Amino acid sequence: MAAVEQATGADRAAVRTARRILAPPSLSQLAADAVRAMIFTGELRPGDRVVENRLTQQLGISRPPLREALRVLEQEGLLVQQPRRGVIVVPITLHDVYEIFTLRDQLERMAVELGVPVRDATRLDRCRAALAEMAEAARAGDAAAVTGHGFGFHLALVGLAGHGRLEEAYRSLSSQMRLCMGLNQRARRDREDLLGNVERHGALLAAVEDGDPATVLAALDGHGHRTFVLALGDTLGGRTPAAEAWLARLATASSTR
Amino acid sequence: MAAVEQATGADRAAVRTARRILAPPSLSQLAADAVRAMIFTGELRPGDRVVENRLTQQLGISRPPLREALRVLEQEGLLVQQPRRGVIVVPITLHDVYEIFTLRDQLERMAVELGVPVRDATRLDRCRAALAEMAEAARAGDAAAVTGHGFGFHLALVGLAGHGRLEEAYRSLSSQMRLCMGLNQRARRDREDLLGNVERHGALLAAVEDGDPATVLAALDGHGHRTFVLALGDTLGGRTPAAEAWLARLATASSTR
DNA sequence: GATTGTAGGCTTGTCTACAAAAGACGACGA
DNA sequence: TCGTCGTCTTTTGTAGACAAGCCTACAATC
Repeated sequence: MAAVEQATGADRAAVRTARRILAPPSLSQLAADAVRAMIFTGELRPGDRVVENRLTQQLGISRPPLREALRVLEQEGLLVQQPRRGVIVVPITLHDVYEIFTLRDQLERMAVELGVPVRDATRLDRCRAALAEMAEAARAGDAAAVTGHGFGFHLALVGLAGHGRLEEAYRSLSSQMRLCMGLNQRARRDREDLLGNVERHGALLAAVEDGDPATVLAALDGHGHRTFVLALGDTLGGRTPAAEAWLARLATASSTR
Repeated sequence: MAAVEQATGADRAAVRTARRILAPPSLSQLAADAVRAMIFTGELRPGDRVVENRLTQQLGISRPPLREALRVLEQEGLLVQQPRRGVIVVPITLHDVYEIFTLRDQLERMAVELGVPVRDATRLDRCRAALAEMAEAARAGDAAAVTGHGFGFHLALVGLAGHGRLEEAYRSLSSQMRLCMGLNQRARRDREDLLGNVERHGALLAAVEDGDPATVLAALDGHGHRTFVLALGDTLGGRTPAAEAWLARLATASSTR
């Protein structure tokens, strides 16, 4: 029995994927995906209460699988539980934004350093596929899809490192970041920049294919969401000294873009 | 309602702590802690099946809260679920060890860079408390407690950064690391070194109080678990190129300790 | 008029029970 | 003796129901 488990990390990832293909989606998984989507689309906003009964009849499932899904999302950092009072979508403070962006950045850098002279060429396919989907969505004018596939592209980029736990942590932070992006209404700004957005990601991929980590890191540095954060910065509470300092550094460095 | 949530990250952490004090641990929490402990003590070993029915009657709870606990532990990286086949304790491969140790190291370095000229002096108390408990356990000759509080010390060290998400990710990796340490039986080696172990951590704390990040990082570098990993390295499957390379680098650098 | 006590509704936490699917074991046939 | 098929057990996935706790609104009293 245990012999089956003597697989490499890559194999296990494959198994996990295979599992999802041929073994259909437990209701918990489905529910988790559904609630996650509701958070991303802004149907559920930070601070909103998530009432179990309402969701069960909304999703057509019973409470146990829903509760399991909520636990998963809680671990993912999208929900917080207040004992006996229910769960709410995480309220985002400036300090939270600081945490999310700094850690995500660090993980991305680590991934690039680990994975950029790409060993396994097949891994690049994932990046290319994500980029292609981005481009298609941009042509269709679907801004939500563009940002969604944009996150997928970055995730694929991190996946180049072949480091499952790194990727998982990155995925979690990306989720929280998407939650943040629902906060400001100036998604319009991104919409008019759809093609430029795709182009920037394409340049990133080219740098990766080129094989020089430094180039990729430089591209990532100018790739950040400075404008987004700066626009958001003033509207949030929870202004920690560390977060303020980070914001200030970001503001002074924003001249490059 | 939302006004209550306009709290800083620090405040939210405080609320979370307060919550635990006056709000009785849910059965899920208790179950998660219990199963985690079973994994740490080696009662459950990597690859072991975790049967729900057995655990429910063992813990005296019903399945729903147990299942929620299992989901949490799954997110934590201690369990994996095989749909329709049950959950097992994660089988550890060499690649997994590589992932765990490299990512943990990276997070720890980030924490030191962020937090080492310590801003909030009260945060040091947590480190000092953990160290004191370590020392006490060492005097009592309780090896398990020493390693346990050792992990607590490192966690407190990471906590100096005031970066909740960083700390959470680190905690998760520490859990997986403790799982790994159940793999080799030469815990004896550590036992005879109990006091030396405490002393090393004390030196680390001194470096932190000194306020120079570079010193702390240097201390951490020599603080690793090289001998542990090297002893473990040969016995594991899942030998990825990346993992092999990492192991080789570790072996050549191990002359310092 | 303000404050405190109380009752009601609502939400969560937990349990028991049922159904379906996968794996294991044994028997039968080649 | 080996392979295959069928049944049987085990285990998970899911549903519904019950009990306990919290919040809110109303009323009575100071």
